[in-house]
Amino acid sequence: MQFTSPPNPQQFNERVWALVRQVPRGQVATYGQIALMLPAPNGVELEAYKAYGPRWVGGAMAACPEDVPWQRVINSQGKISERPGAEKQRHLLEEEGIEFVRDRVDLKKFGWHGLDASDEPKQGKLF
DNA sequence: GTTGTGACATCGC
DNA sequence: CGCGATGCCACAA
Repeated sequence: MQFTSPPNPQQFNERVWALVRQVPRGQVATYGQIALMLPAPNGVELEAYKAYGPRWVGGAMAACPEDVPWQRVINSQGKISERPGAEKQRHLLEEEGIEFVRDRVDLKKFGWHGLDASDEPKQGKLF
């Protein structure tokens, strides 16, 4: 990535990618969510990480491999950035079962809670 | 050394 | 609820 990077950008990126790979089909995660889920790198202040974490995630997405469904990573507003091909990715998400309302996704329904919450969504305990 | 910007977040209207 | 404006940290010009 061109702008700011953590002490170990590659390692951080791999972590982000690993998390993104864990995102189940039909669910989406936000940059901030992923940033909060990941621990702050050594030597990085928590405040700084909170402020810049999401952008680091974005930077990781910029260089994410093909096997990483970066499309499932969107901003906290539940929308996709204006990066080239966003429309195409939106279509892919729609095929995954994610509903788009006015270019916006219902994070309440499709928001990914993370692995620590529950690997698989249990019936009745969706939230 | 100052200014601008970034695959974001949050507050305000 | 949706959209606009501001702030966050670090780095390039």
